[in-house]
Amino acid sequence: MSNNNSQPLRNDSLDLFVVLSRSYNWVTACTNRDIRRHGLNPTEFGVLEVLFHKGPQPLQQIGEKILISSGNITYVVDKLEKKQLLVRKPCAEDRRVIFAELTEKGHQFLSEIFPDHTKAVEQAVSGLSPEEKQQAIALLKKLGRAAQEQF
Amino acid sequence: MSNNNSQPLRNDSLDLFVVLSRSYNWVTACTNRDIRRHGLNPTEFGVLEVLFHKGPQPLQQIGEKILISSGNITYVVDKLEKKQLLVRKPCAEDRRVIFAELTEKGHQFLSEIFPDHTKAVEQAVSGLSPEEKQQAIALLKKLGRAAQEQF
DNA sequence: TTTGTATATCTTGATTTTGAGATTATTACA
DNA sequence: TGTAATAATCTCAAAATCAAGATATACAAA
Repeated sequence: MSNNNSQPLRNDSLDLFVVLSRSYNWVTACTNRDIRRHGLNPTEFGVLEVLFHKGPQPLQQIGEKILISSGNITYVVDKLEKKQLLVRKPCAEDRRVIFAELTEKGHQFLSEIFPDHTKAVEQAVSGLSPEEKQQAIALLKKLGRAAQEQF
Repeated sequence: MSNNNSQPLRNDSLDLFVVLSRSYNWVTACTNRDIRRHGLNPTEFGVLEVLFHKGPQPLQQIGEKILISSGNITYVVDKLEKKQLLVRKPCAEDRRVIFAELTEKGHQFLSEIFPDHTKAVEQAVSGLSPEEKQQAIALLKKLGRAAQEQF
């Protein structure tokens, strides 16, 4: 028998799931607090960050990258456009597609807040040494890839 | 110089953060799909799961465990009470406190769906071997604990 | 060309979540 | 005792999110 002792029955997978959730929640709690300090919510920041690092993107691809619904993308991009941090640009080749592109103001804003955000992330994950970070990255990549294939 | 080559400047911490987010999102996408199959949303399931494993709990402590606001706890517990999966029980010693407790129906329901949920979690994290799971658990515990202290 | 299928965005209504403040109860202490 | 500070729950309005369907476009096949 593999479990004829008095210990509650342990399950690696459930343990991992719980620890992953807790860890993610606390780490994002730290980074989200930083994001809100700058007057954005995490979704808004996610959209801007994609544009900042990847350049202008079709709305749909932004949604795929940060995992939000198409309705939500429209809503969030509307808000960011009102704040004049980005503009919509219809695509000439495919008129179904609309790109979002940072405005000058948007680009400057992200340039200003991104160093702070980087620091917040570094603080949030400062519990691991550089070697441990590399190990964690490798394991989480493998874990995430498999889960995605499951889905 | 630590970065005088042509590679884009890499940052372990940002990488780890991105990989953690992706991994968590895909894993929970798998488990949430299972939860919705049973007619619950993830928050409702979270509440029931706490009660199932820890027994009757004050509303506030449930909220702390699954990280939702007090307003949301009231809302979700209302819904679960309407579904007759739990009942509110005022605390005799401290009349500010209200316990939530699974009904017979609620307990039976969880007993039925929990094996499925366990399988869904196992599937979701099946990308790692048992040894890798143990490594990941240790690293994520350390990471999460430090982030929580940051907060 | 036409027809059908697929794709991208937007609209709408419903659901979920939050945050601030109200209410009620407890506790500490002047 | 009375009073202030703290705590737990609830209320309410606003914000955020999603799901389904509408609209417009693209593309392939007949």
